[in-house]
Amino acid sequence: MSDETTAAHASMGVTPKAAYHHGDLRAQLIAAVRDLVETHGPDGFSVAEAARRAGVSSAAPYKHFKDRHEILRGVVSEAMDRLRAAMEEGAAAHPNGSLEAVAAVGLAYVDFARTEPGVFRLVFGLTEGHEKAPDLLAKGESCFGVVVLAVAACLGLTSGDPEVQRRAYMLWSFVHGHSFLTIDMKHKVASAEIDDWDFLMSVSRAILASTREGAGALS
Amino acid sequence: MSDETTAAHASMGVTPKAAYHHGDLRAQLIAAVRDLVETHGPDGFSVAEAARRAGVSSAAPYKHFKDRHEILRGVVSEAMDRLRAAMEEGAAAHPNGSLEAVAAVGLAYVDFARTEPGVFRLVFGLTEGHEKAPDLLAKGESCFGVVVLAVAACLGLTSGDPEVQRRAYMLWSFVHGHSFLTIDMKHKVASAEIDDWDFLMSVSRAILASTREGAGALS
DNA sequence: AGAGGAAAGTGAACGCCACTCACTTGGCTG
DNA sequence: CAGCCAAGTGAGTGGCGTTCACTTTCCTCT
Repeated sequence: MSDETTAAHASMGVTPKAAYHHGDLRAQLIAAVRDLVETHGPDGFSVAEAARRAGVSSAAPYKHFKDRHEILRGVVSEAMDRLRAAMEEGAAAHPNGSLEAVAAVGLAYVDFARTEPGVFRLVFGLTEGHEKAPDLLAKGESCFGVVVLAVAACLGLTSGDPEVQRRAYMLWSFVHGHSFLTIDMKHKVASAEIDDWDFLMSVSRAILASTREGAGALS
Repeated sequence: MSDETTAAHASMGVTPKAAYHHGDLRAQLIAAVRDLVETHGPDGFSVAEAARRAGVSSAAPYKHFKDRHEILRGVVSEAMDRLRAAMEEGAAAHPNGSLEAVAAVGLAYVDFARTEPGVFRLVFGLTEGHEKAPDLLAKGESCFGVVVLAVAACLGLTSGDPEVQRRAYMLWSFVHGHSFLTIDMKHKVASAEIDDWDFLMSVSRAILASTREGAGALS
């Protein structure tokens, strides 16, 4: 059952052991919680149930996490790693600087939301402990960085260019909103008829094509 | 049906004895829950606390609502009414068919998210009882209808035109995503420097201007 | 190698909460 | 006025989050 890398205790670089006592409970708990969140929704999760699934007592999780929010943050952290990897993979599948690369980053985002709606909602619905989690903030910016990189390449500008930041944020807003709307009402609305790829390509074109021609710069 | 949101008689110091028995507990509970959701986040709400604030026993709410999800649905329903009203008000403040009217609808949306982030998150994060709430679905489409109307007027087409639906959905995705991103990380990112109005105008222009020459109609 | 110590896990306990049930209360109608 | 029924009560049940005192297991130090 080899699964999650136990690179948990990264800081202070001591005791990089995998299984101290019994199996590495931390990773198992995160996996259990991810599953629970996915099947029963972000609310339908309980520390007790997660512990039960991992085969330990209901007090055991507190040896690895301060409280339930920290467990959720663990799930979110792991999910964001996967999300960023998927986005980078999407970009890499197309010529650098192409519109397709930009759209592919967005598609990876939407696909993630579609396949793991519960976790996706969790990632962006987290409100508790936001202040105590600079790593999540960093990972979020890292994800945004993938978009920025693709946009910069497409526009032929540097990543730091404010125009790049602006366009990237626009695109991110689109993709983010589309993802949420998609998983919220999966059964109806025009989004059902929409092909993601066409949609993303259209939007990317609309946003990235109107460069310089005064569409975005002046009022 | 029954939609008596009896919001009246709530001015002076509440006086628990005044509305002891036959007060409009339902509306008071919804107000209390809205407040709790706003201050303590969507999770930090409890039926018991809401009942406490309304000055009734913890069992009283169950005379008006089946379970806690139904209370939340009540809050959401009320919030969606206000959201739609704000959107319509925004559109009405500008010439019909103007780009400004479209942007104003979006601005109302973003403003709502900014002023009531907790409730906003609740509205679009609701997963339980989705099947048992056709009225919420209807209200959601009603909100979307406001966008469609403004877009149709701007493009000079009918509301039923698929191109209108498509553009409206694009705009909605953007506004929705921007709203979420705004309230999620209020302290950092480029969004902080962004003026909502300029941003919305830019996007509306980018989306509604590219009508000609197959930018979006290539499907 | 064996003592010490800390990490990892246990079970019981506390308080809060969602929800139910048998019951009172009080305004309304026939 | 009888009585009915909506509206509210209080106690009770079961679950959950969290803590605490404890045991067990394994690593390290001399």
